Amino acid sequence: MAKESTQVEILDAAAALIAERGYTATSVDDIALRAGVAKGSVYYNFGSKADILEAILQRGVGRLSELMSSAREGREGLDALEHMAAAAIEVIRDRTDFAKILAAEVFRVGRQWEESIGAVREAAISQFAEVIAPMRPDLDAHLAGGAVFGSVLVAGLEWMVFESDRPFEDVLAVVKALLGGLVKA
Amino acid sequence: MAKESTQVEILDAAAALIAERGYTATSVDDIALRAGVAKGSVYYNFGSKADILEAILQRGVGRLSELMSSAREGREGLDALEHMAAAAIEVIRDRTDFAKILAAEVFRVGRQWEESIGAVREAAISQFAEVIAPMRPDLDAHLAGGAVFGSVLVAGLEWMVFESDRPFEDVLAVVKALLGGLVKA
DNA sequence: GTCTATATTCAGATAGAC
DNA sequence: GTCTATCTGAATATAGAC
Repeated sequence: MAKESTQVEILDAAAALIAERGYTATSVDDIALRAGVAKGSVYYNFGSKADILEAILQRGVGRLSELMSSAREGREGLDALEHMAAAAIEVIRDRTDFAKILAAEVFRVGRQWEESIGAVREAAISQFAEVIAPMRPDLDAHLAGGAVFGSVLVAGLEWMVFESDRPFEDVLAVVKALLGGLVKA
Repeated sequence: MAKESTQVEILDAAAALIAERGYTATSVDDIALRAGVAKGSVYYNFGSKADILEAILQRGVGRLSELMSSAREGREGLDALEHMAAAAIEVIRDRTDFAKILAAEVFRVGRQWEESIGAVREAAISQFAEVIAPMRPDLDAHLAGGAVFGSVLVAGLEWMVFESDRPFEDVLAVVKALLGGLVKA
């Protein structure tokens, strides 16, 4: 019940198209065409178009959680934040389609895949918030986590979409500069 | 050739729906229903559904440019950045629908309204970049502008969508803390 | 300037051959 | 497990009465 390579083919094609045009504007016909399979095969492997997006989201959140967690391990304060940010930027670089979909969907509520999107938010923002909380008890940790995640996400996508010739280090330097502002004077 | 109140009605309804569901998932029937007019009236006032989105974008960019420019006027360095960020957060608060649409569309290329979206990017990121450039010649100004804009946008939307009970000052405090990182040690 | 009714295209999903 | 063919509902846009 499922050939893995076909599923990956479909997932990659769908991620690319949804990132570019959005979920509703992407048809299952388009996905099948790009994946090089027939529409029937798409529905053999996934129950519905929404299921495909859920799978894309879950694949992405797995990778993001994994890399951010291990970047954080054994560190705290600014050092932890810098390594977590670097890990997040790597995910944006390697899974740009996922990052674009995330940016497009995080602030929409009431959609079918709200839970999956919430899991990504949780994986990213909350992890930042947990590190920031003891550093800056004067700030709302969730808002601060959101601001940090936002700077990473937008800088990372700005880089990949409009300035991809710049090196990774340039993006990291920018984010590190902002993170430095969280260290108490 | 056009009754202004009807146009505003349609624009507001469309902005709310597109912010929540996305452009393609929002039908002209939905827009007409929410605006309290018939579909024919929508097409009398706007040439197409895409034209409606363009109008929403242009209304938003006008407001954003205006407030950010006047916030910047006569200031420079950190002081300018803080006032510009505050102005941007105000726009996100007062035009949350517009901000959500912006977040969803900025990193998509090749769509019909790419130009209008580009204008918003320009209005926000470039203005930040111009102030940052002389402060931090060691950083890529555009990436830094993007990171600052991203932190403002995501923190602002995080606030409006998930923590709207917090006061404006809490969001501003978070952004100001990050901006402080741009001041050379 | 606003309405109802309709033409036409296209989407998601299923059935069943191979 | 993958294909083609097809059902069915819905979407954009237009025509034309009021």
